[in-house]
Amino acid sequence: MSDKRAHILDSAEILFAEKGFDGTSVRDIAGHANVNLAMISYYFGSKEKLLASLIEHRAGYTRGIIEELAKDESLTPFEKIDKLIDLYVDKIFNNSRFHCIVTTHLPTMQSDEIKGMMADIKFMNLEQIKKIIIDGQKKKVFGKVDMELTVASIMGTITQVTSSKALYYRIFNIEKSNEELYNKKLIPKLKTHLKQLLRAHLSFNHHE
Amino acid sequence: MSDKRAHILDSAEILFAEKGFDGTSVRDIAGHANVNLAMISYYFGSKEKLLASLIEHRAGYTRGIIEELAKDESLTPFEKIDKLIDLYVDKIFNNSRFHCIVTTHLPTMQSDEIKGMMADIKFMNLEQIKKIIIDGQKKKVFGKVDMELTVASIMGTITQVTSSKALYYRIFNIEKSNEELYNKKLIPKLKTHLKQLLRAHLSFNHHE
DNA sequence: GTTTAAATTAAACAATTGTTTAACTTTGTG
DNA sequence: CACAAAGTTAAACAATTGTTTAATTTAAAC
Repeated sequence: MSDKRAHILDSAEILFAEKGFDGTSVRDIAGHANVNLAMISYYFGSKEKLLASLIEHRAGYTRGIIEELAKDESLTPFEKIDKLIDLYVDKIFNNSRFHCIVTTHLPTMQSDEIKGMMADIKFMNLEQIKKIIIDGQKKKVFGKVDMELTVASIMGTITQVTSSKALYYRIFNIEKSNEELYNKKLIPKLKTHLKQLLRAHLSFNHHE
Repeated sequence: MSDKRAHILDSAEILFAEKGFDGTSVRDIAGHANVNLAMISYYFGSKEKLLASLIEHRAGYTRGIIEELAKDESLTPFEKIDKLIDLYVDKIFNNSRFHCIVTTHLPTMQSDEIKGMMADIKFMNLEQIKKIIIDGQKKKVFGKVDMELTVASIMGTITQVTSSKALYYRIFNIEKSNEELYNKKLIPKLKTHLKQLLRAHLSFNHHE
């Protein structure tokens, strides 16, 4: 991929995450990427196609990792859940800008193409996690739970935390600029909480 | 409140929920409310102040109900949690448009005033639920959990479900237009799931 | 009924938007 | 070098935006 093209995508990601799709003008992106305004139409066709390109560029990023995890026979179901949580949390915090776009900005988009891409990402996530849960149930390790809503709780918890950054800065008493400390404190807490939550929830016969 | 003022607020709520703040023009709102364009500036001052008025108008709507619940001495901690979940889920599905604005459109706003109002709403929710959990812990009914993240799981699950409407229509095999059926199927499922999830998570000594 | 304030209107305003154009460099190829 | 394609540019385009103005109508008070 051309240097300039990649540069535009990077700038778009930064600005979309920060100010949203509508809140970011093509001129903003061009300015941030230090390219001429017309180059964006030239490379991507339109602002919306630029966003679609960005999604496509990023979405395939970690695809496959979870597939492997689901197949892995050397792990117990609970170990798989723990590893899944580690993977998801790390993935999301490592791609926090893109995750911010997906969770807070894409849902507001009107475009059917974008909506379709979103639905696909969510559906894929859902199916992967479902496989792990079903496997645990077959092995009589997990009890009966609502699969879809269990996945919603996992994803929802992470999304809730990442989209309420300001709130958690306040709760943990961290200065706004100190993102490193924030992550260092929050990530282990979040992982522990999710593992504990799911361990209790998925345990076979946990409600006597 | 003047008829016209209320009418504008209603229209704004509908359109903001559907198309977002940036996606809705002042002319759209005026057209939908059947009032002259200038009336919006006349009544509210600006588009952004209109949004602030809407938030203020709606936010106080159910405030107080949860306060009462927290104080109620006749309920066991788990009964309180169950009732809290019923309250929240019902409240959110009954005000789905406003909830949609709060969860998917407000987080994208740049305005500091709006951000402040959002943070206040979240903080209030957090504090109310915390009270109930702490009470249950004092009575040795609930175990030790991360309070903030437990709340994040409750709110996050609900938000995840409501913001992925299209996905759940697909999962439950419901025609897109049949919202009544969708609610009738989803709401009980969601309530049951959350109660089960929290019962397992909060139980004292659930991890042996 | 006259006067004063509130309500309402159509029109204009200035700014910004995404996109296109047409001219120009640059680059690579024969 | 010559020539064609790709890359790059400043400028213009048409459309839409939120807000304001100045004029007019309605309502209320005296």
